[in-house]
Amino acid sequence: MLKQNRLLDAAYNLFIEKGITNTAIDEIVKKAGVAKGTFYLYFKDKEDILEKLIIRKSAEIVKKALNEIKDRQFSSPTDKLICFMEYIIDYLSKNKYLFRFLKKDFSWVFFKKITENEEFSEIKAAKETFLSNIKTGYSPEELEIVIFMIIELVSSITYSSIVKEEPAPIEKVKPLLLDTIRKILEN
Amino acid sequence: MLKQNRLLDAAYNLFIEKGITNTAIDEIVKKAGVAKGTFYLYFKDKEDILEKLIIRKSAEIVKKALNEIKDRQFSSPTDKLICFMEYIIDYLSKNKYLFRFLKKDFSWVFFKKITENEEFSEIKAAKETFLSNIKTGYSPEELEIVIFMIIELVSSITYSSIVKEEPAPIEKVKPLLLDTIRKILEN
Amino acid sequence: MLKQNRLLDAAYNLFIEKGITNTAIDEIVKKAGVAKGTFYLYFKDKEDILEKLIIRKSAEIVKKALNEIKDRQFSSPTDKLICFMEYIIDYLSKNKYLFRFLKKDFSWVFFKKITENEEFSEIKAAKETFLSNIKTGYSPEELEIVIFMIIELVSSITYSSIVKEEPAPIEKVKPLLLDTIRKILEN
Amino acid sequence: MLKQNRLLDAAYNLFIEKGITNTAIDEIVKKAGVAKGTFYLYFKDKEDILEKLIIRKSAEIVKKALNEIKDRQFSSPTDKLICFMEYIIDYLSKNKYLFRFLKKDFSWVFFKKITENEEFSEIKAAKETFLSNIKTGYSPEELEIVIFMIIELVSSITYSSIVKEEPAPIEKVKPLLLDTIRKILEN
DNA sequence: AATGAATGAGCATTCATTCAT
DNA sequence: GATGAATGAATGCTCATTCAT
Repeated sequence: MLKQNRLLDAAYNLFIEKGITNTAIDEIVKKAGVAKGTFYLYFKDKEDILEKLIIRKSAEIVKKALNEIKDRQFSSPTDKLICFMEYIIDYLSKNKYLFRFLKKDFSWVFFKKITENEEFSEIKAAKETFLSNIKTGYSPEELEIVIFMIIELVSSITYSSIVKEEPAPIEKVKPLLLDTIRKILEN
Repeated sequence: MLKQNRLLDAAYNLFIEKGITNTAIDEIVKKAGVAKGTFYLYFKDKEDILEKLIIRKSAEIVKKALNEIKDRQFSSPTDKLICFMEYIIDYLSKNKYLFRFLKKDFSWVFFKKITENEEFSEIKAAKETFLSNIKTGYSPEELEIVIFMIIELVSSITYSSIVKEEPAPIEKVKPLLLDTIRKILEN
Repeated sequence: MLKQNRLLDAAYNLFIEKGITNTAIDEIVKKAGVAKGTFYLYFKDKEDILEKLIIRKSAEIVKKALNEIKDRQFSSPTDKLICFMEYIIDYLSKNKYLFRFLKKDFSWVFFKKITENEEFSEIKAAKETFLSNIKTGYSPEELEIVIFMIIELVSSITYSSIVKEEPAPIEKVKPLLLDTIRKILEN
Repeated sequence: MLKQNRLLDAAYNLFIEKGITNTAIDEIVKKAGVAKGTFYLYFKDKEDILEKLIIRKSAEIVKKALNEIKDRQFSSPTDKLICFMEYIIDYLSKNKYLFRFLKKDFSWVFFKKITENEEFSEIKAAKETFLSNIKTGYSPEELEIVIFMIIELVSSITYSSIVKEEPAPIEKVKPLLLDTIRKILEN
């Protein structure tokens, strides 16, 4: 499984460096120092390694953010969620190339994949704790949708803000974004 | 320019039908009934025709939505914007394949491209009227960002809701989405 | 040698099912439930297992046909040969996929290989009894050639008749074929 | 269409020289002096060029044989057919490598393909003249089958005789073969 | 302006075979 | 005897792009 990891690392660096489409499997295996056949031993094709990489990297970020808020005290679950989101925004700001790679896929869809994956059960547990503690006017079903909306919003705005500097640099956008999250959750 | 339009139409139908990556320029020219060289007379490459197509289709939708709200009376600019957004959501719900093609690119980024393009000056004018009439607590600069956020939010949520049915079908998501827009703008 | 048999059976089923070229050794070992290296313990390559399989299956058919005519009385050795041939034609008609696999290789060439193989000495004996009993105008040397011609003719015609239905279905071809054999041998 | 012919010639020479499986399309285009894409402009794959080559070469031989017997007088249509067959046997004896390439496919199946192909209408006409002139005890339907049998027999026996020298060299086999044809046709 | 035959770099994918365990 | 991870040469095929007509 050492070789599989070498392949994942090599693919990640190349995807970041020169884009996914411009990276040939030939280059991945060369960089990983394994034979071409070995790639196909562990991955179906480029799509496959890409998805595994996205899940892995997304999970890494989420874990870091969870770790950050774990031992701190918050006056409300909303504050906790906002802090969690802020950590992720800051992290992605500092890792522009990682974010460019994750694109808007770092969103609920992958959050969902992560929480469905047994490998990342701790994230699932954290999510459920969040949902059960937050007190809003929303029904549980509505709350799921609202949380989805928040994650998509953060992911989407942060992406264009960081990667394309649209509509403004992230420093200008972040306060408005966090303020918007608060508005959505409170009352 | 007849041939250019034949190419755009052919490309659109093929992109919708079998995806962008799976459509070869060979097929586009065959469907358009023109020679291969003719393609390169009008477009730089596949990216180029794709962008022109996205701008064209996005503008079409925006024009329809503007037309819809033109002659109606609204109690507030916020209501007007929400009605405008609702029209777009409904239109995209009915044109799932068009939306799948536009992906999340039907967003501010392209809205911006449209407003910058002389060809679509009426859209630009409409946007400016909107911005100057809406009364919120935001500064003009902040308002631009907030409108950006709303468009990204609508575009992003509607996309996953319609195309992937995540987090729920569009009927369930729409009321919450419109409600969220109101929350963001009011107060 | 259990594993060798498991490999032969697996290969046979796959060859029948999806053709020889389309069957990878990978699939054979997977179906046989043995390791890849084990294949090379018993067979040189795909060609090798194929040849062994053809000899094995061809011999099986010949044995069955010999068994069929063993205890029956015939008015002449020609009648006996014709009955032998008819049994084989009927058997192959019922086992179209087997025949498609054996192709035209179920012919003298392999009949020869079988008779040369110590493992199948009873077939060799039967062949020699045939040759010494049949009374025709041919010299022994000519008779060998004529018998070769008959086997090739039967194998070749039956093949296209059963597998491709050319020039006609086997029911129409068979009487003419047996009649032709009689013509060749008599006088 | 010059390039298409260059490809056909190159493929033929390589197929003869080193076998079909051992010839890469890369080599064919290199030998033909055209680009790789050009191959796929004219042929679907290796199978496709192979089939076209077999039909072309088979037709060539048949045409030569027809030409040979065209202006000669024969005491009976049977003699004419035997002479026709003998010409083909002799031709293939002299062109062992061509025959190895055509394998047993130089048979009725391809004779049929040729006669169905508009390009080779003269061959079709010749075949029909043959069939209508020959007088045997067979019904027209039976005669078709019998002619098929003869062609398969000649093709099959000549192949192993020439290519594998089984059951004997062609000089020994030929008289018996022609004699057999006569037996089949005469009463 | 329009054509379409020709290009060939580029790439994914397969698979028989080996060998250390 | 048995294994199966690792190999990497071999190869088929695509497709955007050009350019002489």
